[in-house]
Amino acid sequence: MKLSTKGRYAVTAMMDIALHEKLGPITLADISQCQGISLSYLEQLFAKLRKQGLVKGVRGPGGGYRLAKSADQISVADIMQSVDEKLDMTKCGGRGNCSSGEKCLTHQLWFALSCKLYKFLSGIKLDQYVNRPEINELVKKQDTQYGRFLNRSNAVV
Amino acid sequence: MKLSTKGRYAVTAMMDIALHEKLGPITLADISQCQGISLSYLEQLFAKLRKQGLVKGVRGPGGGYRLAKSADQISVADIMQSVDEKLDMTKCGGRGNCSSGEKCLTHQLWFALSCKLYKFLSGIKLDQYVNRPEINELVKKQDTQYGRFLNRSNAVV
DNA sequence: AAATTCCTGACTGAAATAGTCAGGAATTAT
DNA sequence: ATAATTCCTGACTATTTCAGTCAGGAATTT
Repeated sequence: MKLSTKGRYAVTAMMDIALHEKLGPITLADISQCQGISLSYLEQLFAKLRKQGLVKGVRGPGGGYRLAKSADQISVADIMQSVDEKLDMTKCGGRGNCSSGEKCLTHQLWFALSCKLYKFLSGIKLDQYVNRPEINELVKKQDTQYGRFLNRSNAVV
Repeated sequence: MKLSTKGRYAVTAMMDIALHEKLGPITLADISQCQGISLSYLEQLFAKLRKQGLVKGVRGPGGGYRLAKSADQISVADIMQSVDEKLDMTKCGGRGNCSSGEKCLTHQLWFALSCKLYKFLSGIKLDQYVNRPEINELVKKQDTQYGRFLNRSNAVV
């Protein structure tokens, strides 16, 4: 597998959107500032998320990104796979020809691990975090800290 | 986290040693040829495994590497951590200060995942594979294919 | 003494990660 | 209409990691 910061960035950004969805589209500039991720890098990641049908872009002032499906239908595994974090850890991609046509010594090990990981990550949907009180407190803090959504009718601050 | 081929190489090599331990020290040249890993790269990996006290090197003709502990005391997690595959996936290293002193939005997610992964990988010890019939068949095939251990008193072929 | 094997360190190429930059396209607000 | 905002695209750069190479030295056995 490849679990780098890339996948974490993507998941964090998606969670940020899910947590603010009721406020309308969220701009990448906003996420960039608030989560400390480079704007251009976010744009690259969101190009992939868009292609996978996880988000929809809305252009123009007041635009931004919103989820393309409801938050209970987007799993962490979906997000990570969209940005190229392959969850399969076997050398052969599950084909079982890793060592000159045969399964290699550790094939079963990685195969089992991949399955467990996938099961775990695909079981976690975005909506599981939206309504947790401790998460919401964190979000509020971040929002006020960065003066987020001040120009909106339903501003937080 | 970072689960690349590096960790897989290390685990595969260690498993190779564990499976042949009764034959005495196993040379890296042997593992290199049989598992298709560059010799020099193996030497780098084994330098780390040695430092972590997982293997012992034996110099001179007839030398090689052997396990420093018994196979039931070496877990896959031990091996992967030795070669720098950090299993912790949180941004902050578990400290909880990932987002300007606070836990970031996804802290709990990565923390939970890291725990699951660690639990899974540290539960798998090398000896679990030594006596599996399907593994032993594979090992035999590999050994004959590469003419391994032909010059030993207890040769396989 | 010679052969074998570990052991060390420095170096290199390729890929992935992360970020930068410049500019265009769609939309909204003035 | 014009300006502002935001997505969107592609090319480019820097850094790090992965993986491998190379050269040579140290310990041990034959």
